[in-house]
Amino acid sequence: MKSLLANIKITVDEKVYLKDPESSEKGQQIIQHGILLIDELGLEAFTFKKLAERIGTTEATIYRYFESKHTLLVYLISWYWNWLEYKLVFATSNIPSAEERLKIAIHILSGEIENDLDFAHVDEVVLQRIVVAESAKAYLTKGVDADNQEGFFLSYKRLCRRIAAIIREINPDYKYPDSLVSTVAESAHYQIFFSQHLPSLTNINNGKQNQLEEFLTDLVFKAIEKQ
Amino acid sequence: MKSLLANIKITVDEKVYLKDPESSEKGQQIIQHGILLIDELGLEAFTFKKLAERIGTTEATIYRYFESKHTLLVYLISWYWNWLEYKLVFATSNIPSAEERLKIAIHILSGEIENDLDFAHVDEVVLQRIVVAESAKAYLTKGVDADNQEGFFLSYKRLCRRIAAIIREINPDYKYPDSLVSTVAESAHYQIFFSQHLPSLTNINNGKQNQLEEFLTDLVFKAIEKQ
DNA sequence: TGGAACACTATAGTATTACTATTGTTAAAA
DNA sequence: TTTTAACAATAGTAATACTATAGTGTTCCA
Repeated sequence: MKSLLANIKITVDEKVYLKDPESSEKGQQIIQHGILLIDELGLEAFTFKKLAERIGTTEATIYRYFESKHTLLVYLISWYWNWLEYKLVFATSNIPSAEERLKIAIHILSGEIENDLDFAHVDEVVLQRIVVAESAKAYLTKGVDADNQEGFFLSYKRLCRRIAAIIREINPDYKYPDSLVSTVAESAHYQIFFSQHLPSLTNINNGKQNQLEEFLTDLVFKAIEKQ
Repeated sequence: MKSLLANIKITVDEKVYLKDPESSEKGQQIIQHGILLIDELGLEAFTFKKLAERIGTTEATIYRYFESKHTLLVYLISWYWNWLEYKLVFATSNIPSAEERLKIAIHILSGEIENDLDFAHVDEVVLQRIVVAESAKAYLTKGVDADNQEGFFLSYKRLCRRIAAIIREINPDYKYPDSLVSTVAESAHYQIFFSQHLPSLTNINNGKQNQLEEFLTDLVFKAIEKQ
């Protein structure tokens, strides 16, 4: 995506961090190398200590930005969803056909992504790998309800609501628009994961995002078709 | 489900454990209370030490059955999938209509479950909660490929393959039977989870498994319908 | 009947993790 | 100029995920 707006910034809800990582260079390093290191090591083996070493600082500094590695994860995932929403709004503005807008939404959810030059310290391709492999862990915890009350999942919910609204526009009688959207969003992740690691669970070939898009588009449009 | 076969036993592949927990009372206690404790604490807070305390033994004993808490998780999930497969095979035998068999499969995946009296030390209702909340963590790790080579996910793959075969029977031209089945299986889990914790992401009401079944059945049959 | 073999208990120890706390330095804001 | 803030440096804690080893009691079978 070409740089469309020079001064746009993806923001994440205040509650997710202790100090805004966008507000300083150290903070931006935490985000940038946090993404790379989680991708390298996986969330389990990733620690603030290792991240601190890599960016030449100490754990204490990182803890002033994020309460825990869990909230760092939540931050990164929220950033990702906000970024997708920004791409969606941009790509669907001035498009009158709801069907067309839904197709674009599914295209974006299927995850064909180039690095976005607008956000220099975020490697979106790597971030997407993290979202695919780790995002479920952000909510599959005993703390979900508390986290949800804090608003940790608002970005995801907002994006889903927006896409569900398009479905309601196309067919107001379809009974499960929200379930369908969350199914597509999650399915996109693990179909990518399965294609890479457990290929017998999918018919999508590794790297062929267009097959995934076709599978999901077909699924959605058949589901919501008026009888 | 009434006890149909007195001596049936759900077995899990040897590679998953060091010593078969079915082979001794301690082993069965590990399974029984392992399930209850993971459900209570969540996988993150669950430790072998806590489990050992609860069943009046020590960590060392548990380590003789399972290499790590990760393999215990894999064991429990494999057991669950094997149990579902057993229920599926039973419920679909002698039913000639592939459509009917597929409906039964979706019903079973949707997770309406009563405790199965055949397996006394396993509380299937609680085990299902674990599968819903924790099963993704069994494969979303840096060790997936190694685990997969060890055969840790064979139970899941076998069940999916079996259901995909029914789809192929109904419509051999449908291009994504495996993806559709894994999507339905995974979707069933987090739609239940969302209905309990993030209800705005779903239209299924907490506890209403029949809505989930309707959503998934509708989705699948429309997807595979011949044009 | 004796003696391995085995299942389990008891205890100890290790490296690492996920933090918290404290003190000191530097550089910019009031 | 004083204050404040951001960060560095160091230390410390309770818990985790193991590993190791020695000892006890029961069973098997020669």
